[in-house]
Amino acid sequence: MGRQPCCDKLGVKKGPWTAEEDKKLINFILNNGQCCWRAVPKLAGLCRCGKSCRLRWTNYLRPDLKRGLLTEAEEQLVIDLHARLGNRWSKIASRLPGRTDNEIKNHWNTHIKKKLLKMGIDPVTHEPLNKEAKATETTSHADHLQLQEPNDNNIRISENSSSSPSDHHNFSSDESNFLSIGDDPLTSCLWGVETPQLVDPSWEFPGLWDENFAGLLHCQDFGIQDFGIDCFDDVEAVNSLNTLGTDHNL
DNA sequence: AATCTCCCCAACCGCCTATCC
DNA sequence: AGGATAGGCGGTTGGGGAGAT
Repeated sequence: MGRQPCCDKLGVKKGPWTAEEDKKLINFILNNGQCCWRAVPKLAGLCRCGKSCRLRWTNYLRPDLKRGLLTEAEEQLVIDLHARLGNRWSKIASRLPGRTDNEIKNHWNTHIKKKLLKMGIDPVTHEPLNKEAKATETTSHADHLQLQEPNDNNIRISENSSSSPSDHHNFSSDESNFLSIGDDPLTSCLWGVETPQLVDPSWEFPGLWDENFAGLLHCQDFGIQDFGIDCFDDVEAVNSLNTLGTDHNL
């Protein structure tokens, strides 16, 4: 049988999005909100797969996105979170307002990995490279981690945790348990003692969307007039924005 | 100026999970 | 309970730009 493809492969456009397509997608979501991505292309008049629309929206068009390179503080937070969560980019991204998992993943692979290697730190285990080499002679990294006392200030690893720190699928879903700074030697080194407050309070919804939508118009390569909609003074449009905003406020 | 190489990042692919019926 | 479907996630790729030769 096999699974039905997420979209009709015939006639589905791939590759970079054009400004025109962006316009259509933004226009549609502003008017209808995010629902049923599978139906979005048809309803929005796009020859795209629903998945592609979702990705384009979440990774590029969302008005609450920050643009540009990660700041030093954001980068260090990513390193810390990666040490605790592994390659769970979406979880990491959820801790960095305005950043997407894709963006963080890309930044990790292109910048942070190299940076850590340069510092002599294994980007996978977050252990010093020479120490890591020694450690593999005697015991696995998992064993090493499991030797740590379960402590409320430490990362929580279950007894049957997987062998790689990048594969910590046994974390409690309650992530409030893991985010603590200072006990991990690497992050202590990177962060110092204090944990910077990165979460911009202004990012909190609601009310954010309408403010940031103006930002979208500046950030993107097109202006409000390009959307062909003058809905931003429109009460209904503002309501739709707020609806969207609450969708993001998980 | 032309060509080559490397790097970055947007986008795709395939798998997994959640939800619905 | 289990199959079908949609959404979400992480790994990977390829086009394009920047810098080197």
